[in-house]
Amino acid sequence: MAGMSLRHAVLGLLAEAPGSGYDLMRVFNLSLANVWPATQSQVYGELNRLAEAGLVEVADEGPRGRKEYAVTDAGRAELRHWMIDVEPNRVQRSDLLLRVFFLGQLSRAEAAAYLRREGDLAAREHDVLLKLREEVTSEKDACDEDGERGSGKDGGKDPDGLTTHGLLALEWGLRATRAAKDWADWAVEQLDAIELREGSGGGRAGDAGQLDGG
Amino acid sequence: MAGMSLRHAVLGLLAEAPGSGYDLMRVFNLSLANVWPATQSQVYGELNRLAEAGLVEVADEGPRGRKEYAVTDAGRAELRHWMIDVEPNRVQRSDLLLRVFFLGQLSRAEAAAYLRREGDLAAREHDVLLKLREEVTSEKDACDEDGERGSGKDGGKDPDGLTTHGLLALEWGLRATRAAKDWADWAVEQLDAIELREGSGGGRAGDAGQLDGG
DNA sequence: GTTGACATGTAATTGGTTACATGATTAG
DNA sequence: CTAATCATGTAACCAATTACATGTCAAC
Repeated sequence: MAGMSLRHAVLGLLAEAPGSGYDLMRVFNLSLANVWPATQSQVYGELNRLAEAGLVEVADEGPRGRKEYAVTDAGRAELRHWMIDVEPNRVQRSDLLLRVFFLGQLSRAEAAAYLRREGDLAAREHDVLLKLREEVTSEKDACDEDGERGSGKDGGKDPDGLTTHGLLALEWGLRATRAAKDWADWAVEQLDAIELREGSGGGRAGDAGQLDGG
Repeated sequence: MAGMSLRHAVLGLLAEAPGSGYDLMRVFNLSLANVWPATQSQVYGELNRLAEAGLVEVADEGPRGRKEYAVTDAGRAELRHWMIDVEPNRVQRSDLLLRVFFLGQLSRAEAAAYLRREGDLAAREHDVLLKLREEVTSEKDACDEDGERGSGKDGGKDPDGLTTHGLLALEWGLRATRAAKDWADWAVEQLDAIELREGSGGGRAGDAGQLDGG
């Protein structure tokens, strides 16, 4: 019963602003894409389950069968409970680090190539996030100057609270990708040290003499 | 069809050294606990599926129905393929960061408490990993001085290749937890800045006068 | 002879992904 | 009238978690 975070993601988004499943999907595909991705079928299913549990309700109906959901008091209580009382999940699976464990199965050159590739990927991801931050902050500044604060037509598209605190999450992404890049560089250096310690008699990892190739 | 990393975790471990499901479980619960945790039922199931697919085989049978598995050539090929050609999964779900997105639903004091708690947790995790590294490196040094290199009775418990490259993964853990702590400290400071920008008229985040109660 | 470690499995449930299926409304 | 967007759902499958179930062997 621990977890169920999709449920709380939906609850949290609706707590910021009421919306339809379709509205939520936009947020899941943009703001939350790197934090808690979700598919369409998941979201619609969860909305129905939440409604059944009384944590959200259909506040309005629109064209094309649109159902606009809003959190109930019970929903708000559940959200608070989850945020304050529930231990965040500390388990993180990483197939990237899993490969690192088995680097001994590759030649030293292949292992180094793997780590360099990961470093590059992290660096590129870092750049993407930097650009994202620029976009988001410039949009937000424009909004702030309009005096739009959580009301008006754009309220659903760019709810103030979400981008504001979303920026904290984005900063985490920036720091994590930076750390990943630094780590990868460091790890490549370490390979040499391992090579030396284990000697060329150490087996498979020392076999390949060519250091720079593919 | 992307993913299936449990399969490759098992394959990778058997590539380092043959072993039974029971042997593998020890590794999953220790070395791999923070990288790719797996349950007993998963591992035994996967071993059967791997055997059926011809990627591993029962190399030996022992007392109590023990089946010692070893990778086949096909298995080794599949492992290499996964390590070199398959894109690591970049999607990471984080209910921790998900909560950060919704911090606007809490009072400023509650939000700060949440971030401080996360910072503390990261710091404690960092310490745990530091101690783990000490243990592992001292054990490994002892092993090295014994001249035990991947053979003998302890070979299965502490396969050289695993701890060697496992240390790279451990270092990633150290850097990640350090970064998490730094980020949390930074984020707490940011809350004040947000408070100022949004003013006390900004809504819910400033509403709650009672900062400690339910 | 009983306890604890060794050893392997099944079943039920949950959460997530992919693919499929359908239809209403609006803008050009 | 036609294409894009809006809008909601179902079904099949896969991966992971939890709980249950069973039995052997060694040491004391």
